[in-house]
Amino acid sequence: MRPTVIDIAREAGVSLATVDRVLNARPGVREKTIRAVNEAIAKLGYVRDLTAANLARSRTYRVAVVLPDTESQFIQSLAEALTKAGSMAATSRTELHLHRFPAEDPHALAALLGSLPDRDYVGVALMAPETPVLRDAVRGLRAKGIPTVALVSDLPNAGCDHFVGVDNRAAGRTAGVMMGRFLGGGPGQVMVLGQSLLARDMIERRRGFDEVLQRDFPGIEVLQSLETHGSPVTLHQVVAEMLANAPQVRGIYAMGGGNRALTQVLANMGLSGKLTVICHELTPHVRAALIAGEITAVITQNLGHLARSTLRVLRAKVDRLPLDEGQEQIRIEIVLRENLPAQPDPSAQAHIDHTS
Amino acid sequence: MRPTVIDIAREAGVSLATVDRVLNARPGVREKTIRAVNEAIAKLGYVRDLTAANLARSRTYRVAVVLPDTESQFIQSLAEALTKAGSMAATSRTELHLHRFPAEDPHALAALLGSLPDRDYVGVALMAPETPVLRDAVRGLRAKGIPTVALVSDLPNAGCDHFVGVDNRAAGRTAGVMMGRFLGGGPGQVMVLGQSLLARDMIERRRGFDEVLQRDFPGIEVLQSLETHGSPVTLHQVVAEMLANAPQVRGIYAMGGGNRALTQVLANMGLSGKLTVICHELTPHVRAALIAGEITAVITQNLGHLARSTLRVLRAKVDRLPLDEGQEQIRIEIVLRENLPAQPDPSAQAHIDHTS
DNA sequence: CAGGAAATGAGGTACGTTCCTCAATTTTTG
DNA sequence: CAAAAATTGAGGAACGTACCTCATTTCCTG
Repeated sequence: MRPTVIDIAREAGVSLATVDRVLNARPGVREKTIRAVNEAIAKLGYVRDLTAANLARSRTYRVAVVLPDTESQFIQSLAEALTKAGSMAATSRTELHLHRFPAEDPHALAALLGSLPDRDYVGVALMAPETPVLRDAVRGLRAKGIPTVALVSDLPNAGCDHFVGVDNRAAGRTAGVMMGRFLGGGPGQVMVLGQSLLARDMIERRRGFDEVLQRDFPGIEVLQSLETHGSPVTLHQVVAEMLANAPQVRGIYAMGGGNRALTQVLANMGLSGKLTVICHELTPHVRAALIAGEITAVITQNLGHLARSTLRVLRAKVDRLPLDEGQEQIRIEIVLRENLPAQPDPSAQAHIDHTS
Repeated sequence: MRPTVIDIAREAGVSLATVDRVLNARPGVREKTIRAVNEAIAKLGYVRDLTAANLARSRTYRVAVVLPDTESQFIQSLAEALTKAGSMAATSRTELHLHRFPAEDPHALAALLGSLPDRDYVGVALMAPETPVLRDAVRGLRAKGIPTVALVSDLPNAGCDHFVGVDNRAAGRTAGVMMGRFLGGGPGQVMVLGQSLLARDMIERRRGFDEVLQRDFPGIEVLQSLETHGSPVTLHQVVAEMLANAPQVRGIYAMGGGNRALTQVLANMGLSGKLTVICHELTPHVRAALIAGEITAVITQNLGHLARSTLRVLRAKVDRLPLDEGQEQIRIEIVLRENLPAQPDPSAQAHIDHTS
């Protein structure tokens, strides 16, 4: 049996009320007494039963997740993963609310963030490009004691409590080795595509990618990045043009977005499956393209894990508990057709048995 | 506010006691009343507060994990991951106890399993090769209402409640594509090494590996598997011999175990980093070898995740709750130096000795 | 329709906390 | 040293559930 507050009170020679005062940092206890109680806690190895505590408090972890209103498949998959994690977490007194902001409007975002404290949120997760206004807004949240974590895209200078996501430079390096090795070290050229929404992430990926290819695969020439600005039309144009002019292209690295348009151009040009195509994020379309052999490899992060980690981290921060770093580390996953995780059947109804 | 039993009682027009009888499947309630209560539950969307229920029951999930007493780094890492997961789960009323059995003695294993019900375990996780005695023992556990899950190595005919681990055939296929692509499709020969402890897993991996190479990489010749019987000496011998006789060998697929001995032979022969070496399981030694460039790629499963999943699944089975399939799916991870996850726990770093 | 059985209700205690009030004690201060 | 202030104790209600007992009501059976 784990020790309870009663055991501590007895061990420390104080009353239950005093133990409670110490445990919950309530005022009006002498230094000496506090020490005595803490010693008893240490000696007995007491750990507060969080579930009982939360029951007594009738606490709920009301968490806001703030995403850009971009319509990309990635954002949509992410939103779905979060919603699902939120509903599963309802049993652990967690409430997740999704908020969207206009992607190009940092001030609207700041206003949204500013309004959150008044809505009783106890934690905020945020995916957004870093701007000065945003930094201030995050500082504001944290000043009010609301833990704030960056999601997917890091905010290194905003002073967040945590970053839930991957190191994009390492992700780029990973794409780099995969490309280099899959091309047998060369010779050949590689096209790099990217849009600019989350600019810093793209830059990081590109840096990692180049780093590895330059160092380890000198036989491969990496062409200049092509900006697609999220437009399928632009993508069609630039890719078709470049492929026509550079017959040496053996690989394409799609750093972010536009995967649907890309597979389509390739299909149009009769190149499906003939090039080594590496992209990011295992969206439904990418999954299908991987199975069809139109995409060779995907560098991705597990969105379900990402979503659950977000909630766990925020709860831990709210409770000022330490994280399990190993568990919260988001991995850079390499997915080929052969290790593609089975799509868990969405029609599998969660039958909940009340009768046990 | 989530509805409580009180709300259900009111809605169904019955007393609290009756609601309780229905919820906990106690006898002495008319069919009609049961239906009324269940309708109220459905209507209000009631979900029992498991934390409050467990508090009231003072339930603890007492779980036994049964592993072979093999001294391999993999088993040891697994045991550590489980122990850690167990201690972290103490806050969720979960107690994990590790039991080892003599690897070659199925009867000792069966005896051990037979003794578990009397020790108040509510769930069992088991890693063992499948034998008829084992199947009976598992049936015995399940007949006593103790959920039993297979760990790492599946027991397809034992009727377990769940399998926590990866599809080894798919893992072999993954190793296969990686090897095939990394060798640029050939020409060349590939050596395959394996010991036989968990024979079926090795066979599955080998099948998957061959499948892919035969189908997609006809230019690569896969040599016959070399059995090392877990002996470093044997491994040294056979590998040295084969490498001497087959100068075309460009890749080595180590299906399981002996990674330490392997990297050492390669170092002795001056071949470190010159071959494409793919192995399984990211043990401390493999991690170091990956960083040093002695191993090219690792096909692995996240042991921390595996351990946590085991506990979650067993708890869910005990409570007859549905699983979150997506969360419990163990992924086949491909790890290169570039996407190697940072070692989060420095105190868990094992001493790596190349000279032994 | 009486008698017995079955079903239901009423109410309590417990789980390990939080949070509150009020009284009793100790310490500090003027 | 007395009064004021600070500290500590004692106790209770609540959170949502489980599980128990005993009384009451309803149902079935002969």
